[in-house]
Amino acid sequence: MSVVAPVATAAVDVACLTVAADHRLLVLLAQARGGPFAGWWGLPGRLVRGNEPLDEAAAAELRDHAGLRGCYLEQLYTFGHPARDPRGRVVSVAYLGLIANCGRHPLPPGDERYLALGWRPVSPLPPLAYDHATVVRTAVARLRAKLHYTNLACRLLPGAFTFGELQAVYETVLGRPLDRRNFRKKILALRLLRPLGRTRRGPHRPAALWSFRTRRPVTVTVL
Amino acid sequence: MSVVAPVATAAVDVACLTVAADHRLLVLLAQARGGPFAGWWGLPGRLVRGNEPLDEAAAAELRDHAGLRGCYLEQLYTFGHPARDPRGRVVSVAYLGLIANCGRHPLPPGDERYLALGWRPVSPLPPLAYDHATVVRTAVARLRAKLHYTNLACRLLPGAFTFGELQAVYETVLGRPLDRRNFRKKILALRLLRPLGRTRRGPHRPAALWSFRTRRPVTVTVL
DNA sequence: CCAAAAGTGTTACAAGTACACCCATGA
DNA sequence: TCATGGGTGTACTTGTAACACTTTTGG
Repeated sequence: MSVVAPVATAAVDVACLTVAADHRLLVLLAQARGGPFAGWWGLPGRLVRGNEPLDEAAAAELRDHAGLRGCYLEQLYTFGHPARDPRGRVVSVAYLGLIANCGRHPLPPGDERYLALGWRPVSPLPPLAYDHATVVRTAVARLRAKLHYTNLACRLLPGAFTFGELQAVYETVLGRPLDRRNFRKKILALRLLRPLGRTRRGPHRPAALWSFRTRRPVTVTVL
Repeated sequence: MSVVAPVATAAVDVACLTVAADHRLLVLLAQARGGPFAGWWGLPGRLVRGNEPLDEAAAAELRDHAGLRGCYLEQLYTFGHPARDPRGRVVSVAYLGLIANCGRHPLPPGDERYLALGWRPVSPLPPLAYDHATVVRTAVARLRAKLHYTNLACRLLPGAFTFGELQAVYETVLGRPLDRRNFRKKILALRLLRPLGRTRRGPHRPAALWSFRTRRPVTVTVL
C-alpha cells in the first residue's frame, strides 16, 4: 500500500571477511562508479528490492559483483543514522560474510556498478564511504566474539586443514598468539573436528589433516 | 535521490520486557486499531520517518503510546521476510526494551493508533500480528543470553533491591531455579553491586538492600 | 513458637593456564 | 646437520556445583 514521502528505505551492505595466506584479516571492498561517493572504496551493497529477502539481497551482491557463491552470511547490525547517506534516508542492514581462501577466487576487474574490487586489510582500514568503517569494525568484533563459542572458524578454512592453519586463523582474528598445546586441547575438547587420517607433506614434518564435523552453525557453550 | 517503486521501507518494532511482581516475564503488547491486523495484538511499532534515528523511533513508540520514558533499548534483529507485511515490503528493525516495575507505570487505555495496551506473559504467548511472535521469542533469547555476561538485570530492577529480588529476576528470565549461596557468591565476584547499608523490613527477617554500581551497559567476561 | 525468608562455608570436580622437550621432514 | 613446524603431558590455579544449618523478624 502506498507510503508517502518522508520514510526510510532499506538497503543491505556486506562486510565479507577472509584470512589471507599471509595471516592478515582482509575485507572485500568495492570502488563505487557513481553516487555520492563515486571513486571511494566501500562495502558492496545496494537498496533492497520489493520482493527479495534481506539474506538473498546480501548474497546476490557478493555473487553478482564479486563472483563469490556459497559464502557464509549472517545478519550483523542495522545502521540507520539519518545522515549516513547524503542522498536521503537509507537504513542499511549490514551482513557479516566469511569465506576461505580468498586467493582461490580471483575477483572480477569491475562492472557497471564498481570501478574495481579488492581484498584490503582491516587494519589499517582505508577511508571508506558512508559509515562503512564502522560496519567493518563491528563485523570484526562479531567474528572475534563468536570464534570463542561457535564453529564459525570453519567458514574461514578449506575442507581440510592442519592444526597449524586452524590456529593461525584464530590468532589472526583474535590478534594475539595462543599456546599451541592448550589450543589443541581446547579445540579437541569441543569435539567439532574430525581427523581425516591423511597428512599434508610440506617442507617440514607432515601435519595431520582435519575437517569440521559440520559446517552448520553450532554454538558450543551451554547456558 | 528519488527512489522508485519496488523498494523496501523501514520500520521499528519494540519488544519491551519486564518481570512482574508474580515472577512472570511479560511483554508489552498493543491492539491495532487499523491496518491489515486491525483488532490483533502485536508489538508497538511504526514506519521510520525520514529524519529520525532508529533508536529514537523505537523510544518514541514507547513514550507516545505507552507513556514509558527512559526505557532501556537495544537493537535486536532486523526482520525482512518479503511477505511479513501484507501491505507491501516493510523491513522491520526490532528493538529489545527492558523496564523495571511494570506495575508502577499504569498504561494508558488506548489512543488513535491502538485500541488498548497491555502487559502479557511471554509464555504462553497469544497469537500476534505480523511475525511478532518470532520477534518476542528472539527478544527473550537475547535477554536470557546476555544475563550471563552483562549487567542487563539492572534494567529489570528498581534502584534498590534485595538479593532475593535479584535472584528472582534471574530465575524468571532463565526459567530455572538457582542455588542461593552460589548465586550470591558469583554475583558478588562480578563486583557489579554496591551495598546500600540499608535494609528492607517486611514480614520476615530484614534483607540488605543493594544497587548496581552503574546502569551503563557492562560486559563482564573478558575475551 | 511458628512460618518464612535471609544469611553463611566447605568440599569435590572441571576447566583453564603456564610451561619444555623430542620428532619428522626437505633442503 | 640444520631449520622449521608438528606433536605431546604435567602441575597449578581458578571457577563451578553440590550441599544444611542458623538467624531474624512478624504474626
